[in-house]
Amino acid sequence: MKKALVKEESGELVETPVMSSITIDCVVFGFENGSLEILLVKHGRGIRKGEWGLPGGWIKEEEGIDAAAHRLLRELTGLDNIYLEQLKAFGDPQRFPVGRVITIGYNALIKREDYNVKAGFTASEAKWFKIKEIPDLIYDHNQILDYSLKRLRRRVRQAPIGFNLLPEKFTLLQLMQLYEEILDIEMDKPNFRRKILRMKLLVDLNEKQKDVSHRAAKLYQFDNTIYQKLTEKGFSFEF
Amino acid sequence: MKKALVKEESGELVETPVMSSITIDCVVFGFENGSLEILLVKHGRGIRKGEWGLPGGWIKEEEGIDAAAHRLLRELTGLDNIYLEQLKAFGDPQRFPVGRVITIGYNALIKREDYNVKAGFTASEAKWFKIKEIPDLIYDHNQILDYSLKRLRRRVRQAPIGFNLLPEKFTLLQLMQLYEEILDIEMDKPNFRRKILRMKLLVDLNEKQKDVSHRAAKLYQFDNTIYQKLTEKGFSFEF
DNA sequence: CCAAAAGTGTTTTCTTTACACCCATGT
DNA sequence: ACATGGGTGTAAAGAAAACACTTTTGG
Repeated sequence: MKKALVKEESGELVETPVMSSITIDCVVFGFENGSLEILLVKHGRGIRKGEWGLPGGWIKEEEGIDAAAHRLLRELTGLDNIYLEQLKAFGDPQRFPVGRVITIGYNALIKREDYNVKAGFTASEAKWFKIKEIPDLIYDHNQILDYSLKRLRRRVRQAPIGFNLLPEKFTLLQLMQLYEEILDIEMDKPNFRRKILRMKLLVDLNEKQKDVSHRAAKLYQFDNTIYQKLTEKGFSFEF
Repeated sequence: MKKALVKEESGELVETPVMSSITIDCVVFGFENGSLEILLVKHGRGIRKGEWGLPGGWIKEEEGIDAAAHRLLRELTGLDNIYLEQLKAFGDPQRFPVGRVITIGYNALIKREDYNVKAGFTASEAKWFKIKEIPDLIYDHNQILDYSLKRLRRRVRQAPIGFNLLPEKFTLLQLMQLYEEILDIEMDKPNFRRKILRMKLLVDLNEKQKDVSHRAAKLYQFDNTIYQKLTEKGFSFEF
């Protein structure tokens, strides 16, 4: 049975039985200063030492795959309850040079503010890259990223998942700019407002921005229970 | 290294190196007499002998996963070039009672007429089940099927893939009934006509139905190259 | 007062939905 | 003639797109 070093809650590295020939790779998205970014890690070992790649790792023998992805992300970011979606399995026989390994891709959406608070203590070298400035990555990670981005662009239009990239409280303009950045399009502010408000998906917090050098905007919040109720009534989110 | 019996082109069973702990399971959809159906196989071995399950199998050591799915479906149906979409990996540690096995799910869409022509020679016991009359399946196959159906319903609205379930030449009513059956809704005939024709996705064959006891309908064909061209121009299929 | 973003109003166009109705063909 | 599905027309309601304009606030 294959074993690998797995980081425990305590931070210790422990030899643990893991599934052979299957790994997980995560595309971690963040949104800051109007830019969509992903989190890459510098590879510590092997021929491709020093090159950047997607964060990932092995699956423990008795662990579900979503659970494994959550664990790996906790190790990397210090965050729990990250929004995750499995992409699919990538299994080109040549994708990994050392042997046959299939990897399961995930999209993770996180709030940059949370990351900035929690992440200090990570030992591994990790860095955010703007989506338009991604370097050559190890193995097939550029392909996985391409697929991941396509999927994100599709998903963001058919389900209200973009909110996972924004602070808890946000303005309508922030939300619109998130859409503009992800979909790489320009939108009309008045029309966007009306469309999103018409859905009655957002909670008006009766609060306003502070410390902005222009008229302060109202703050809104996304409420998943409202979305669930609307969905039951036949509502379907569409952009 | 794990080995398993794999059926070769010749029909022979040969001991072949396969990936350990990873399998493939396929949800094969067909459409006949207005009903959406899936193809199940009777399990030949183990405690659950005699029960129905999704067709599937092992991945050869040097074989891509899409290629493995195609091979398994060729063995089962005699058909090449089946329309395939990977769903995702299913990896609950308890899903498979004998040991830890992750399975990769696929949706396959086939034309029943092709199957009926080619399939006679299969040894394994396979049977079509109406989507509303699916029995209890082995392992987590009911869960995989649930996911598969949800995905099919989503995909069929955002890409022109339904055609893979219809004969090469079809009438607009057949197409509409396919949508009605998959999405489990009722549609308005005149409006459906206009909507689909407006997309200019279908080739009018200038041919008519024969042997029908009512006014014969025009036959149409889906042309993927037309769809590609429209897509490049920014067209996006939506239902 | 100006810049910058917030927010409202309005008009035009395109889609969607609902439904009435005529057409062609085999029995 | 009538049943069955094929196919066209149209009017009302709703959504999307484009853009002009007013409001608030800090500097």
